[in-house]
Amino acid sequence: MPELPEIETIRKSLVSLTPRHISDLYLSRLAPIETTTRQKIRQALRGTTWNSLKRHGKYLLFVTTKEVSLVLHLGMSGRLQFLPRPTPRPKHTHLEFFFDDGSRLRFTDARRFGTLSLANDQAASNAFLARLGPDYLDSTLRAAEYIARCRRHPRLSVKRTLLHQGIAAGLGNIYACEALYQAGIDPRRLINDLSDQELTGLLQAARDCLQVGIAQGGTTIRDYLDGLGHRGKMQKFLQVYDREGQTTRDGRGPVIRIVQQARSTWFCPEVQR
DNA sequence: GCGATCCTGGCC
DNA sequence: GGCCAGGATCGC
Repeated sequence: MPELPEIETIRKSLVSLTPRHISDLYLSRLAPIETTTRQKIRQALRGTTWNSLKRHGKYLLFVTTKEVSLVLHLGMSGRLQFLPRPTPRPKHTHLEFFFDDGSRLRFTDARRFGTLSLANDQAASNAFLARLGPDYLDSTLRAAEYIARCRRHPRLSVKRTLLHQGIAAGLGNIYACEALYQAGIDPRRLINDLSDQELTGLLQAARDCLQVGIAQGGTTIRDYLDGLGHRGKMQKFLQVYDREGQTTRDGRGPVIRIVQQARSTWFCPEVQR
């Protein structure tokens, strides 16, 4: 469920809790561990100090006193919650850090689309991170490079391009729809058919949408909460997402829903060409 | 490059 | 009961 603004909001809500010593941890049998073992994750984390929290695209990196970091992806239904005091462990809890002072950090994920993995200092050491393109909010990503990365996939629809984390990382369904609306681009068009100017505008629109999303603390439509349990407010500002049969929020035209790659795309044909 | 698929839960 | 969900991968 969470996209870059939600992950960044979670990161910000939790990073001020560091450093914290992880005296022990709980790892469920069904924890979505990929490319490593439960044993190695346990080994990497138990008895270390959690020093900081970083983000790349939709991935969170728990940096500890050891060389290895925990790399967490929340998938569709993942949630990370800080608990000042222990509470009964809900269904679908996959990971819990037990801190010295009795507080805990809990990762739950009903659908198990999330992943837990490990990385050392070189991002290339982690298969997930190695596949990612530059983060959409990385200021060193210039329009020319973004355009070049997009143009490696000339026959891909622009919607799918935005969701392709290997081209650039962080956009999901909500912010992809919103960026296309803001850029005035029909989601069905192919990269081949877009001008450099349109791609530059699209990058700018995507960045704008993501920044507003962060400023609003993310989008809470169903169940997203930050690390301290706060809801986001971005749902009040979405122009097209989940508005089938209504007008855009700014009233410029009707919103329709189509299906691309088995996922909904909402857009306004009067604004998006 | 497209569509199916992993999984659970909530809503109609 | 069927459909849908803030994601990403893996066959064809």
